[in-house]
Amino acid sequence: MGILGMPRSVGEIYGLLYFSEQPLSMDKITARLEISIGSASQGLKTLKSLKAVRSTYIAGDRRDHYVAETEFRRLFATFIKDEIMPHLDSAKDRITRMEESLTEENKKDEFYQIRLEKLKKLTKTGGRLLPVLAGILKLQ
Amino acid sequence: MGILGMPRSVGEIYGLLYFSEQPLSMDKITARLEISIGSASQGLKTLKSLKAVRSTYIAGDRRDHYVAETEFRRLFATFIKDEIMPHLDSAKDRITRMEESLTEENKKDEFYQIRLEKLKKLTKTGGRLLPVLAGILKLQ
DNA sequence: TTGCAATTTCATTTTTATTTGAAAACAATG
DNA sequence: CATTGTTTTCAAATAAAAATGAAATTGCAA
Repeated sequence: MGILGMPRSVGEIYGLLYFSEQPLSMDKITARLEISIGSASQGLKTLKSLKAVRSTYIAGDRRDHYVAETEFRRLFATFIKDEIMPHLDSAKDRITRMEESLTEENKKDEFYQIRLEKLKKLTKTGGRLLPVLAGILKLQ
Repeated sequence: MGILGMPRSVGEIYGLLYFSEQPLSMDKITARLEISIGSASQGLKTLKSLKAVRSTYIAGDRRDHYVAETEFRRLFATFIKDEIMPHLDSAKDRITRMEESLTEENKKDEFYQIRLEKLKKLTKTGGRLLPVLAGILKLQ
């Protein structure tokens, strides 16, 4: 989780669920990890949005019970799609705005053109490479 | 830099150098970005270790002058090698230690074996995939 | 070598991110 | 449909990360 820039508690919740044979209710999670219900709720929200965790229904129990999604590959794929691709898109916007704001002086200077070109190439490569990577990860 | 988990100031220094036609001394950098010399020194240290920046000598000037390395691909490759691969290695160690600490009870239970197996597979895939990725980035 | 400008280091301060806890919202059940 | 157990939200507290500034170190040039 550290690599993905997530708080420690999120990693701990996932780790606990990953190695739990039974689905766990929130109070089991807070008790075992000694964290507040607020943290647990937030952490589970994050994990649900990453599709790293899902909740199951257990008959005769009013509480939600959580289970870890064990296909990491899918998890990383979701992460690339939801967290990295948007960055790339906003980078493209920013590059466009930079080009627009070049003064006449700058435009004459090849240097800025070359540097901007390099940036554009990077976003293009990223836009091609990341979905491929996400695809490789998704397939088994 | 955000994606790489680096502080904003590091990104700002790199950005400034990336779009600077001349090598810049540290006082130029601190003046332009309005940051302390401490921050600039630390940020440059980080960037140098990532091979994102190098210093040049300018005759008759005692100060170091810094230039951005513009091959992002190489930069990402260095990042994968220096920042991500070590994580993978320590993950492998931790998995080994988990296996060793399984009780006899746990060992009988297929569940833990399967989960550990999945983790091992992940580190294996990561260990194969990341160098390939770094390689693709490094070329051109 | 010495003196001094340049740089690094690091304890302290500031800023940002995370966690807490309690109130509000929600939802299942009698 | 009211009660009550559960979950969410969010302001305040706490913890973690980054920036500062000054002292220590470095290394060039006289």
